[in-house]
Amino acid sequence: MTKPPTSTPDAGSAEDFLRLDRQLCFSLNAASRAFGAVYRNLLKDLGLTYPQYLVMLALWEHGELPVKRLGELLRLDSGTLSPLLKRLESAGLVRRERSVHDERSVLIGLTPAGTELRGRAALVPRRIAAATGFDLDEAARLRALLDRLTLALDGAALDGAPSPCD
Amino acid sequence: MTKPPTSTPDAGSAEDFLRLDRQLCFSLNAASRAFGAVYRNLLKDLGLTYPQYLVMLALWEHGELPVKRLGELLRLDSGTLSPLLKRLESAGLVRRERSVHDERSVLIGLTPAGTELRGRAALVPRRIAAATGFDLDEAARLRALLDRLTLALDGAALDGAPSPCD
DNA sequence: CGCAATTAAATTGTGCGCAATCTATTGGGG
DNA sequence: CCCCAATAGATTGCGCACAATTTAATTGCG
Repeated sequence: MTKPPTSTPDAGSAEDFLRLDRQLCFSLNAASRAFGAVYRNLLKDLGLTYPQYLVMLALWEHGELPVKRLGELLRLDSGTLSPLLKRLESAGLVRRERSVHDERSVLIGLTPAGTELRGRAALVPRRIAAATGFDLDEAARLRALLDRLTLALDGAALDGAPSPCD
Repeated sequence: MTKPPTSTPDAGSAEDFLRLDRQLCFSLNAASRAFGAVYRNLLKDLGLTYPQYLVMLALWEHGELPVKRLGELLRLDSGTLSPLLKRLESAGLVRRERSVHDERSVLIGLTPAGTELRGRAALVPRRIAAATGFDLDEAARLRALLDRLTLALDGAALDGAPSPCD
């Protein structure tokens, strides 16, 4: 009744696909936000948000990094990073200085307080792992699926409209 | 070599866990945002954002709904829904009216334009499915994993700090 | 060298997500 | 009947994500 029968043979389950509980992206978003809530709880003692925590992770792992590289690692652009880094700077955790070799580039480094914070953050991953209820294997498999999905979606996002098959 | 087997039972892979590329949440966020980009492309013709599209899906499926119920279906609170619905209203897609039986409640209904939009949205799920590169089985399995994860995380979010095992 | 194209960040504007607060209606108990 | 707790939405404030624009430094090409 609500579905005028399109003649295309594979159009059958349009109704089905439109159902919220059938949609991958919805489950993905829900999981992402549930994760956010758990991280928010764990990170509020450190005074960090989750994206800020990611920046700190990158700096703890790699040391001083230009904003550009940080953006590549975290998939974030300057529109997101600039104000975020400014907040981390005014929290006393990072230092921002123009690169000597390329004055366009801004290098982000850790302050002593930022370096020290690593110790207090050491417990976070374990608690997160516990909260997921997944063992390492399951988590790895899920990550692999998600990374494959991201790759496919990134590829699909490049072509705006061109769908030769329609 | 990145993971020396330390003898302490819980200190072992702290380094490992802190690595960005080991973190489930990071992959999850990346996938979620990659999805967002694809939806943005597909939905811009309809003049919808992804959350707005979710609201429309819910309305197409269930008809008129109170804001409260909409929030339960989409896991969104009034702080998010109120302005979003106002934008949908000013776009002429939904109607907002106080419930007769309970004047606290606001019922969201479709306008003719909102109802009509369903036809133009019918192609979206199929294109999304194509963009993921997943077949129905894989997508269902991934959804199941994600839903289980969300459930576990929701449970963990309830207890703020109490971790008796640490 | 000098000037155009490129690149790195920052800025602006919009919308989502969430916490905290506020307002108005409802319903229950003294 | 009146007051108070509970409930539904709306509002405010902050931070993130992203598009589009701007500024400044660098590179490259004639």
